[in-house]
Amino acid sequence: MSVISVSLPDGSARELAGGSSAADLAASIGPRLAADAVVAVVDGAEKDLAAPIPDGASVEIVTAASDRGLHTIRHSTAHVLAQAVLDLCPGATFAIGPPIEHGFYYDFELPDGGTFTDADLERIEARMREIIDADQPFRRVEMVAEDALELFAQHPYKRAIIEAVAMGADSGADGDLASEASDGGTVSCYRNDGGNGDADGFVDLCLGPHVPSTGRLGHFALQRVSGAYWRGSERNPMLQRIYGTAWASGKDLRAHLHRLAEAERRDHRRLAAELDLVSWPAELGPGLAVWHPKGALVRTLMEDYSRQRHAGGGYEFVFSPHIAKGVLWETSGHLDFYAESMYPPMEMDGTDYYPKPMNCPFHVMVYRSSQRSYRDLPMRLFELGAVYRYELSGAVHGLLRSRGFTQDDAHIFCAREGVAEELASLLEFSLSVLEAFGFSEFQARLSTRPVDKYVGEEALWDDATIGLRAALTSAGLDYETDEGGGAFYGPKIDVDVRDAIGRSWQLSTIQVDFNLPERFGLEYVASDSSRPRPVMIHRALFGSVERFFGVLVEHYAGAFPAWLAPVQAAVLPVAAAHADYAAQVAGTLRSHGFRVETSPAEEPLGKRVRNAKVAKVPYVLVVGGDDATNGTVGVNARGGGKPERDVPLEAFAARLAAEVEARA
RNA sequence: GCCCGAAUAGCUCAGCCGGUAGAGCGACGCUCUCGUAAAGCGUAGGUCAGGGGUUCAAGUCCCCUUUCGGGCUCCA
Repeated sequence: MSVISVSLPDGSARELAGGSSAADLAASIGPRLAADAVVAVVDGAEKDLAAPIPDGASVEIVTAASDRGLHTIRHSTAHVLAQAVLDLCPGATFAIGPPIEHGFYYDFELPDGGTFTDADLERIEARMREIIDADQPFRRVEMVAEDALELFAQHPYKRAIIEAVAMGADSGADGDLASEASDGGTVSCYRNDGGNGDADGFVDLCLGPHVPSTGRLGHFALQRVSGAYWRGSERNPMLQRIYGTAWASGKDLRAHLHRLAEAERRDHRRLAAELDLVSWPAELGPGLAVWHPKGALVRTLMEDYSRQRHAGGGYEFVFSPHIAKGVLWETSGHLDFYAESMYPPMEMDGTDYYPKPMNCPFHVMVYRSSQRSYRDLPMRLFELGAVYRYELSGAVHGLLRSRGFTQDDAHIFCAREGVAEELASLLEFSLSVLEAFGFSEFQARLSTRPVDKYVGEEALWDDATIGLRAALTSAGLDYETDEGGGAFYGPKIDVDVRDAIGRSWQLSTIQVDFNLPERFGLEYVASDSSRPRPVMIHRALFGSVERFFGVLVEHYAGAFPAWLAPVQAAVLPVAAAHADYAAQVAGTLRSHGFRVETSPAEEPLGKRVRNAKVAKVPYVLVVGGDDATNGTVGVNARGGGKPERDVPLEAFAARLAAEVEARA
């Protein structure tokens, strides 16, 4: 019998009988690994465990707990979902079902435009569990395209995929589908059935790989059903998509479901109502909010801090109106490429006026209002500028995506030679502002020149892109590069922050622009009296004040740090007799500049403590007879710990002042 | 915009196979005057999102509108 030799990731080699599979290899290493294995990577390509290993291959056994293993588990669970739906819904057909972050989905089309209900999800999930309990093996079958077309005769979406695959990778619009096809017009399928060789068992078109059998699955939950267009285009039929989540263990599944519940608990829309911050009256229309006193107070503190930092960062403040004549937006080009997202014009005195979707053209007007010298550069113009964008009605989402919002927007006009240095200091400035709001983990994305449609010389793009890379490196930021992902007018950096429960939010953006200076004919007088064009940098740190506020609410779960809390301390007299002393304490703290509320002793103390806790006030101060005599307070700090008694009032004030100062 | 779902008191929700509206919290009033996360009793609150239809009868069934939620970027 022949023997093959394989090498493992740790560099060691192992000998196996000829024709051995990765499953055999795993078993030879240990029973634990064999049980945990879901798929293998053979010479860099993912393969089924059952596939024979060629002699001399390097093999990595992938377990359920790894990212690749989870990916496979989710992919295989999607197949079981499709199998269950096709079992239960006669006449149903299926499209695609990939693994996604945290889970998977599968798109279906039901006969006569049918749809799924929540009750259907329960039936489907129950059927999936039967299939998993039956431990059906996944078996790979390869066939030529013609046979596959016949096999999927009843499934037009599968046939469309096969045709795309069979036509090859460079056949235009569907090339992306074909890119993963096997060579020579063959396609692969996976068949799983009761293990009794039943020819009617479930078959799906799939590149694979899959887990060895359905018994490896089971830690999943179906989540929701929604509509999704075939191939993502609204010109195509709307399919029924079922989403699920799947994990390597029941423990992981439960942890994920717990995270979802936690995210719901932190939902800024719920907290905005509970904490009386913001509301969305139906009378205003979708995506338009009003700010209540407490929300407005927090927002004002955010804006004040932003202004303070910008003033210290060499920015000059400007203001601009909310509407402008069409000619401005023609010159800027927005009416050509952005009109879909703009509110429609209003006509006055025979002229069209548009609500502004962006602030940049106004800042350009400020720049252009007089002749500029190289000595004026870089010129940094800052504005908290409200803009209006016509977001799709189905896309608006609380404060995170709205139709009217305020950008912390600045435009920096810069000599070409100064761009790199400006970008480096700008990125550092941005991160330092975000850090003040309690974020410490960042992930950046650099988007470079699109291949065909772009403005400006290549050398200009190259310089700016090198500058952006250097800025990322000197800031020590982790980043990925989106090649060709830049806007037509310049390269950019986007910065995501990670919040308290690990979700990431895209906030800051830094965009280099070669287009607007050209369109508006901007120039400056250089030291040699020539008239070069400045480069423009658009940048926003919060992105949108409203959105950033929403993210902060979720990040802190409504429990704002003391410097941002709308009420920093609640003073509660133990009984009515202590009301005068409570008022005196509140007055003293207010004179220190703190935001303080008192509540009269009309309700039991426990009730009033609870109310202050529910409102997430950082400090509850209980004052009674002893305190009135000694000039002290009882301090009950947010976030647990026993209440402290007999704290001198001035000691507490100093402590709160230090906390506010540190923005802790 | 498109698909699915939802809309009942200020808030959270119940209301069965169509028979004429309920609870808890909150608010208000009275009692209680209290040392750290919900005192007791009572009172008021609803054109069941809006409009149309079916029916002897509609919160409930059907249609339209509005608003809200989830999804529509992840490519066998």
